[in-house]
Parts: sequence; structure tokens; C-alpha cells
Amino acid sequence: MRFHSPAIQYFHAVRRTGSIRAAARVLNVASSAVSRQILKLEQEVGSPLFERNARGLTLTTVGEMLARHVMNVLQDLDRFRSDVASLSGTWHGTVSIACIESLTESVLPELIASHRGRARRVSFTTEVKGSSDVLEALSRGEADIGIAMALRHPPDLRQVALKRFRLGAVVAREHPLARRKTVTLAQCLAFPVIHALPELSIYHLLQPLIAQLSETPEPAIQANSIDLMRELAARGVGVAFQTQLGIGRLSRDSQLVFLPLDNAGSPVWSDLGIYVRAERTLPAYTESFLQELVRELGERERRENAAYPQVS
Amino acid sequence: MRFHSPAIQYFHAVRRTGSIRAAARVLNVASSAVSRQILKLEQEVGSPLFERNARGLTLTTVGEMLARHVMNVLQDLDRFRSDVASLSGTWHGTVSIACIESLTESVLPELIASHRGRARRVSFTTEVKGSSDVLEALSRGEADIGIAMALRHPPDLRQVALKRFRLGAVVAREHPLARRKTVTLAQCLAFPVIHALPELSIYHLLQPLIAQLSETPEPAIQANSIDLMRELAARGVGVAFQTQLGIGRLSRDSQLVFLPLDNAGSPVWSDLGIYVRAERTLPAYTESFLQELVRELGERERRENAAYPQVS
DNA sequence: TATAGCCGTTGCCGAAACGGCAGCAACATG
DNA sequence: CATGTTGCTGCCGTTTCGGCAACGGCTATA
Repeated sequence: MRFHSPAIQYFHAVRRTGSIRAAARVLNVASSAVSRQILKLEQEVGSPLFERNARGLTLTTVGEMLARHVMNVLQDLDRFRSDVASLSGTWHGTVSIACIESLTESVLPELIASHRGRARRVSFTTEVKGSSDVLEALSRGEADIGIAMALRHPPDLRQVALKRFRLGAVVAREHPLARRKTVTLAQCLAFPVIHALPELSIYHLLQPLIAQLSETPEPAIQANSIDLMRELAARGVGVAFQTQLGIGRLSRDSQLVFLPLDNAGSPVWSDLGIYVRAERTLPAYTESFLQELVRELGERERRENAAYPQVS
Repeated sequence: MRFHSPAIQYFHAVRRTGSIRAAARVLNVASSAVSRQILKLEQEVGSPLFERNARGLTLTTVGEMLARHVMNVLQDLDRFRSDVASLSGTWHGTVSIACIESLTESVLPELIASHRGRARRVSFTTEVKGSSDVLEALSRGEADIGIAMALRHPPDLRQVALKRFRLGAVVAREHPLARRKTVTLAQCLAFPVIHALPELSIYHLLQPLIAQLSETPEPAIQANSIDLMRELAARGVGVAFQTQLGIGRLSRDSQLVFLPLDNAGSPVWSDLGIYVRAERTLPAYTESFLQELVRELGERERRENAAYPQVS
């Protein structure tokens, strides 16, 4: 089912690989063929699409415009294919997800497992990244669904849903703070804390609040792995900060205690956004999973906010 | 700038014309070439795209799916072209509008004139249709922007804006009702009325209200031309029903008087919707006009509702 | 400074795709 | 039954495409 001129696909491959020869290897054709198609495209458009650097090609402004168009075409072709396939009863395809680490402990594995239980022919690709990298991967068409901290998102992305979860302190069961219902940041800073490095978005949530406090914090550990921070907290090394989503199993096993943060009487929210390329209609199987994802996150949001009602 | 395989464009032409030979004439190629491209497409997709009737071709289900994809591709290609053109400073293209008759008296001509005053290189195509035909033309990709009564719209269309205007009685200056501020339907029906035929959406707005009244109405005139109804009312033939949008000049010349309808104490609204294909990003020049259209209609809505405040 | 390894591009040539022409059968209309 | 129109199919010249080998430009390394 290849009714689009090869130029389109060649261009797409060159953009992704950043090199004509590399694209040719991926496409299983001679590099000369790729080169000629690109040159022909540039002649048709009337403007160069790539800047030829010594070590590969970079998109020009016009090239980026064409890349957007080509992405729209190829993604819509995917959708068309899945539409035709679903007509004859066969649901198959791959859902590609880019998400931040907090989802990997329980939300995503459970959802994927349950979904594959019902739709065996749908496969998944998931890539864990930082929030801004998630949005970038989505913009570049390298993922279908993105889950990231709800920062300002580029206009070519659409925020399908926005779920807010309470940020809290995470301590071991034996920790002195563990008997409290909620904690303030100041109370936490009296103990050794496990800080997130700036590449994690928790850092940007907490930093402004910490800056307001004038106290000298206890010596702290810094890490960029949520998994590591969680395990450190479980071993009583210190106080970590997370949403309850990121704790998961250790919380159920009662090794960890989650204490909602209380910032001058109001909760500290961590906003989770679900994103999709705006100029795109998702294939049916992707849309189906997306709906489940939104529903599940909404369900968790509801449950957590019921368990820890407003401080005020 | 034709970097899409001919099959795409041929298919699109065949779909629009409903015949291979007609498409070939439009495309300036031999009919055999078109026929072969369609056959090749069907082979690639693995399913017939058209039903061959004796007198032309009709889309199959799969064909309609492909038509949707092809429409997305070609419309997005248009957008890409306009993006590239605007990069080199030249804004040009054609905005195609499908709308109902009430817009043709003042809103649309003024907007188009003012827009062309600023952007000389943008041309316009406008087609006046009934509300449901407007939506259909939009779905088929025969128009960029649709303005119609806000009925339920198909899911492949997006309602960009919804503006409500008061439905009112329209009478000549000398008409006995002309001195009133508002009128009820019952008061109107005491006089000869000019009814809309079912093909106009005013009919569907008024019919349920008329059905509630048990009175025997005066002998009425029925028409399907808003222009005709307006001119009839201006000549004192009877009471017509319209939104103020549809009166325009004759109202400014004080030949006609607009009397908002009062239905058991509440206004009768006529909802005007502005529509666009959902799976599409508009070219910049089209988007620009669309914004002006929405703004202008919003402005009129505001002015009218200020002139005729709530009845209650 | 010389060399090896990439890079994109180009000439050449066989293969594949495309399009035009004329003619076919099928069907509708009168 | 004649006529017109429909889509389809051999045949054939033209265009396009892709593979191979080679060239010049560049970087990194010895």
C-alpha cells in the first residue's frame, strides 16, 4: 500500500536520520536514488530543503514546513490503513508512547497489560524521557501519545487531558514524619532530603518553594532517577518528593508512606498532561488506548483526591 | 510543486466528477491513464474503491476512507504551499465559502470587500446553499469555511464559533405592528404572513412554535428566497420572519422594521454556526479571513443584543 | 602532513512506470 | 435497432527510477 511518491518517504527518512546515506541504508536503496529524490523535491519546491553540512543534513525553514506536511501525510496514511484493516475485522498496529518516569511504576504497565489482554494484535513502544523531551519527540512524530508535566506546550501539540496530583513527601514507615497526616516543606527540610536534579520536573515544582524558606537545609542527596529516589526513601535515607503515582507498589507494601505537602495551607499540585500532535487524527486502536489512559488517570486523580481531601 | 503520485490527484478528480472520462478531461490526460491509476490504487489497497455503475463510478466504503485521506493530504498540501509562499512575502490563494442566504446581504460583501482592500492577492469563491448543503459541501472538501444554521453537525466538521441572533418579525414601516417594540407570534398571525418553505431553516425554527398555537392563521405566502421575502415585506404584503442580519440595507433605509419575537416572555434564537473541516489546518490567508468573520459576527451579535435587551 | 573514512553528487545504463492511441464489450437512451 | 457513453486493455514511445562506480569536499586520526 504505497501510493505516495517515493520522494515523500525518502525525505522523511533523511530528516529522521540526518543523512542521505544513512537514510538509503534504512530504505534499502542506493544513496544516489535518495539524493536525486531530494534534489528533485528541492527543485519542485523551488528552495533548498536541507543545509548541507560536512557531517550530514539539517532542515532549512522551508524544509521544516515540508517536514510538517510530510508528517501529516504519513500519519494520516497510517490512520487510513488502520481504518481499512478494522473494516475487515483485524485490529493491529503499534502505539508509541513517550512519557515521564512517574508513570512506569504502575499506571503504564497495568494499562498496557490490560489492553493487550483484550487486543492482542496491538503492540506498544514506550520511551521514558524528561518532560520537554517528551513534547519534542511528539512534535517530531516519534511518538503517538505523550505524557509529561503540564508545562507550556508548543502549538503543534494538543493537550488531551490535564490531571492534577498532589505532590507529597515520601518517607519510610519508620521515619519520624511517618505518623503525620500532612507535612510542610519546612518540616521535611529538618531531615535529610533526597532532591531531584533540575532535569526532573519535580525540581522546578519545589525550587520556588524552597527558595522562600530561609532555613539551612540538612545535607541532601540529589538524583535524577525516580526509581532510585523511591528506593532510597524506602531504606530510610531521607525524605523524597513525589506524587503518589510514582510510588505504587512500595506504597501498597506499606514500606513507604506518602504525606501530602502542605504549603501555607494549600496543596502543592503536580500537573500531568496527556498530549497528542494537533494536526492529526489518531488511528482507531491508538485512540482507543488514549481513551483508556485518560480514564485511568482521571480515576486515579479522583481516588487520590478523595483519600487526601483539601487541606484548607 | 507536484510531489504526490498522480494516483492521488486522479483519484480525487474521479471522486469529484464521478466518472473516469470526465476526470481525464479535467486533468488533460487520456482516460486510459486515469483508469490504470485507479486500478493500480485498488490493487495496492487490496479492495475496490469504486462501484462501477453503467453511468459512472460511486465510492465504496473503502473508497470513502481513501477519499478522506486524500482530502487531508491535498488540503494540507495547500496549506504547505501557502506557508512557503508567505515566507517570501507573497500572500495569495483562494478562500472558498459556503453559506446560507442571510449572510449575503451585508455581512459577507462588507467583509470580503474590506479584506480584499488589504490583501489584494486573495480571491474568494462563495456559494449560497441551504444549511445542510453547506455542511455537506464542507465535508466533501468543496469549501473551506461554512456558515450555516447551527444544527447537529457531522463529526468531521468543527464548529469554530456559534453566534445567536434574535429571530424577529419584519414588516413595512406602515404596518400596524410597526410601532410595537416586540411582537408575539400570535400577534403576527393576525396579519398575512410570509412563510419560509421547509428548505429554509427559519421554517424549522418557527414550525414548532406555530404548531402550539391553535388559531387559524391568515392566508399566507410561502417562499424559499430570503431576498424575495424581504422585498415582499417591504411592500407591505405581509409579515416576514428573519434575523436582523438578513435585512440589512432595507432596515437602514427605514423601509423595514425589525420586531424581535417574544415567545412566552423569552426570545426566539436563531443560532448561526461557523464550520471548518476538523481534520485540517487552514492556510494562513484562510485562517486570517476566518478570524475576521468570527470577530465581525461576534460584533454584530453584541450590537444586536444591546439594541434589543432580554425580554424577561 | 598524509591517509583513511564519510559525506553528497553525477554519468551511465537497464528496468520499471507512465501516458497516448485505438479498439473492445457493456450498458443506457432514443 | 442505432447511437452515444462508459470503463477497460494491447501496443508502443517517453519519462522516470534505481543501481553501480567514480569524483570532489570534508573531518578525524596517525
